[in-house]
Amino acid sequence: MSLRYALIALLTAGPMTGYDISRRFQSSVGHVWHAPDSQIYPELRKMEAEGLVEAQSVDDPRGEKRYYRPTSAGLEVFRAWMETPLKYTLDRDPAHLKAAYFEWASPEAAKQALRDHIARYEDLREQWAGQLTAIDEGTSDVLLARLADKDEREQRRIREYKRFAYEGLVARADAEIEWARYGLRLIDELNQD
Amino acid sequence: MSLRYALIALLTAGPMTGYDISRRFQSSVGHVWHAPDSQIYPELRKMEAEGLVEAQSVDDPRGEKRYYRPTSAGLEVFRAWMETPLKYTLDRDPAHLKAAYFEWASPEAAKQALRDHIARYEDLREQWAGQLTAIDEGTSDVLLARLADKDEREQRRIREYKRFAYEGLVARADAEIEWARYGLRLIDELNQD
DNA sequence: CGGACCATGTAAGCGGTTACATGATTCT
DNA sequence: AGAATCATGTAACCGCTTACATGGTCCG
Repeated sequence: MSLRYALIALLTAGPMTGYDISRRFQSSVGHVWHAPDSQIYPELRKMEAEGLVEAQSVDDPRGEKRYYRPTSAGLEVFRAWMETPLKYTLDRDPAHLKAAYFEWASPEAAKQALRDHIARYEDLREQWAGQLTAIDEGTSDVLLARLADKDEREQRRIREYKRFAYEGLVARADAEIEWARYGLRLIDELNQD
Repeated sequence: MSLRYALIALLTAGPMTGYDISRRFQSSVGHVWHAPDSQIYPELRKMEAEGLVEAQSVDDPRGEKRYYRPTSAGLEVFRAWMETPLKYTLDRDPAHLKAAYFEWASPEAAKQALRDHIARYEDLREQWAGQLTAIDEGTSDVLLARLADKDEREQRRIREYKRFAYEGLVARADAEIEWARYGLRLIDELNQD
């Protein structure tokens, strides 16, 4: 149920179409939250019906564009969500599940799984670190829109919280990579003659 | 779709009832994979219908017990899964999403969110570390059943892979705790007058 | 002129959650 | 006597994935 909060969070930076959101869910914010078009458009419609966002239709040659913005009711539920404790879901981790049973795989398959793990987190690490530099260098248009009309102290708060979130993700990526590298050495050690 | 593989993985240690599995999904293996009763029983039935597991009914005073064991076909699909690359799903991380937008929360709510994060991962860390000591001290009956009839080298492989998986999880917990502790300091710093 | 991009969706299905249902046995 | 444990499920719902559908515009 966090999708709608992710949507409002994004929309607090300024009005956007479903398409804009979709693209951002594949890049910037997408590295914290992702959803496909097929989920975004209906959810925005539902939120509109519930009065959490309002849309302004603009006639565009390529079709009707609907710019969404959060309503005050929408901002209210977002703030309420921010004040509410998260409920953490239980663990379900295919990569670690597999690793726990590597004795059932060939050493080569086990190593390949870890190499994939490394490749995956190196990729994510790069994207998350990219967000950090975008924050520092002010090359993110969403962030710039968000910082406009804020005083210096509030700007700093916003920037530091974003940094904080992405730093955590970078650290996680580093930990996953280190773990998988250790695993590669372990597999070699356990399977040498 | 990993549930069935988690089930077969568990059953490779020896025959078990749905209830046995359910309990283990709340303790030992449950720290890598979890599922509720309402998912386990139907899934076992489905797998039985597909010939991946077979059940032996035992008449018990408290009701009929059904002991499941993997069939050779079941072991085959499990091995095939072990050899197949995982498809990683895209990111959806409520805790980091929230952290990225902490400027919308009161400093106290933000701090509480991080304290909850710490409490959650301290709890998990304890359970994962507990699995490590159970592996080292041989106090896990599932693991002991798994090690029976294996030669020394294979026993070592099994034990080391389990250690490896849980070590990764403990490291992850440490990273999450450290991140959240840093966040607590950051919030204080950003909100002092 | 064809392919990438802009723009908005529908439909089927699945994995997972939450709540409910039932009944016996062992423990305190 | 009541609570916890053993034991096996059903039913409704929901968030998400995958695949499909449509049509216009910009760029090389």
